Amino acid sequence: MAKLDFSPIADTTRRAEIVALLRRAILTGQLEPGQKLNELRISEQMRVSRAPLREAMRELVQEGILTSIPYAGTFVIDVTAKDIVDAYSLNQVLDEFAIEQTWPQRDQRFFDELDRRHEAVKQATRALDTTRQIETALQLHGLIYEWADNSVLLETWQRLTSRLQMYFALHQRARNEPVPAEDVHETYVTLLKGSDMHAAQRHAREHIDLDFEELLSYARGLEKRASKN
Amino acid sequence: MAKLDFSPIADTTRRAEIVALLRRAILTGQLEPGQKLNELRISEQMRVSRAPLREAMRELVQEGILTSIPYAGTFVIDVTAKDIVDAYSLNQVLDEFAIEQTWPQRDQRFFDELDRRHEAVKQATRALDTTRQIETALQLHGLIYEWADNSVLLETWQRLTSRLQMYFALHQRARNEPVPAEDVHETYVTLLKGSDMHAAQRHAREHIDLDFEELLSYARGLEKRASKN
DNA sequence: TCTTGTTAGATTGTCGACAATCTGCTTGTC
DNA sequence: GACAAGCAGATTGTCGACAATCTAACAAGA
Repeated sequence: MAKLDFSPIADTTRRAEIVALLRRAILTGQLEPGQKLNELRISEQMRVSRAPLREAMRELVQEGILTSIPYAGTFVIDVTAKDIVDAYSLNQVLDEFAIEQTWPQRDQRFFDELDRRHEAVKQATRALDTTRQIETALQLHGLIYEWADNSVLLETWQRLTSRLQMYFALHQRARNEPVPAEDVHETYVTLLKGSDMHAAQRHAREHIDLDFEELLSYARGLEKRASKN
Repeated sequence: MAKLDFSPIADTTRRAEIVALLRRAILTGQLEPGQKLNELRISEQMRVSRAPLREAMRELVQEGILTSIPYAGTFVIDVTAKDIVDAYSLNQVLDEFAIEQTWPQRDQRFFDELDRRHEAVKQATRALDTTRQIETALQLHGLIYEWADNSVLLETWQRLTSRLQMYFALHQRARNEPVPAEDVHETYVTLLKGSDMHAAQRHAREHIDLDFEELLSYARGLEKRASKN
């Protein structure tokens, strides 16, 4: 009998689809930080009753990208400069750990997948698709977490990713500039294929810092604007 | 005008109360790993409709202590030896980071709170209240996370804590022995008050390892039993 | 005997309506 | 004009009922 691995079939609940829709809207910045989500309006737009919508929102609240105040409403989280600093400093620590855990497990499949994701980033960059560029870059970065073989670490990373993607999307949207054409991930990929783990860890830390500076200045701008209101 | 800090009033939605009830039941081991949560039965017992119950369950799924399969049901997560290893290794990394972040912020209020929580552990130990002992020990441990002033880190810790508390409760329940009478946290507290940060970090790592060994052997036992079925 | 189709029961997913709560406006009083 | 009380509209929280799906038992056929 031929050995064939079937992947689990897709979740076909409205709830799951709503979660995906809402998450996408938030992470791409279509729903802005602080914005209130009106249950009736959204449920009518999606042609869905409020029950699955509310359950979906509850999930996203736990995921950390929505926040809920009883009898007042559910809102997209606000983004402060401190949030970004917090997320990034934690990300640095987790990166180091993930690389350490992944290091001895690297094999050909890992390298292939690394190249594949790297290629996806380059393609999105060439296509000037900023949203997809952010998405693919985070997926490239997430490989070390998937390979670390630590479910709790992976969950943590995925939660963090949501925020990071949201921050980057906001930033991109705000400055509205063409994306950088040069490939900033080349060194990262090369180091992950190499034999010097500490160098890879060091680079992860520094590389992150790079985009981080820009993000931060954007966030500080946000706060200045907010304080004027 | 006298300066007075009012704490936010309690959430008075059924959903929030259900979350608290269910979480407690799971973390104390009253609901066993793998057990299915029948919505109708629970909603009748709680005298609540299924809507808020389901929303509560969705939250706990995202919190990582329940798992849900569409049209099949929602279950308490299974605990494997690997889960425990994963949680602990991540905990070690986070501990180091939390101590580092907290270190420069330590002040008298920190030391007072540290003593207060330490005292709570000792009291629970004297009272032979194992559940409360686990709870207070984790709260003592969590102080460095609250003081680190990093909201994402704190969230991550709280998610991790849920699992740790569950693991410990299961362990305690299984061996059903009297709790250790001697005070294992004395050194930890002393080091956190001292001036050698690296010593504190080192101890956190080693101290965790201690209880860890016992937990692990328990988990391995669990898996042997499971594989026989 | 093994496989496949059918069916009944139980359980989860979804819906529309009602209750509780909040917000902003209006009104009345000083 | 300032302020408090109260009302109306909108929105969230909760409920009970129905629809969709799964499970397990049973029957029919190879």
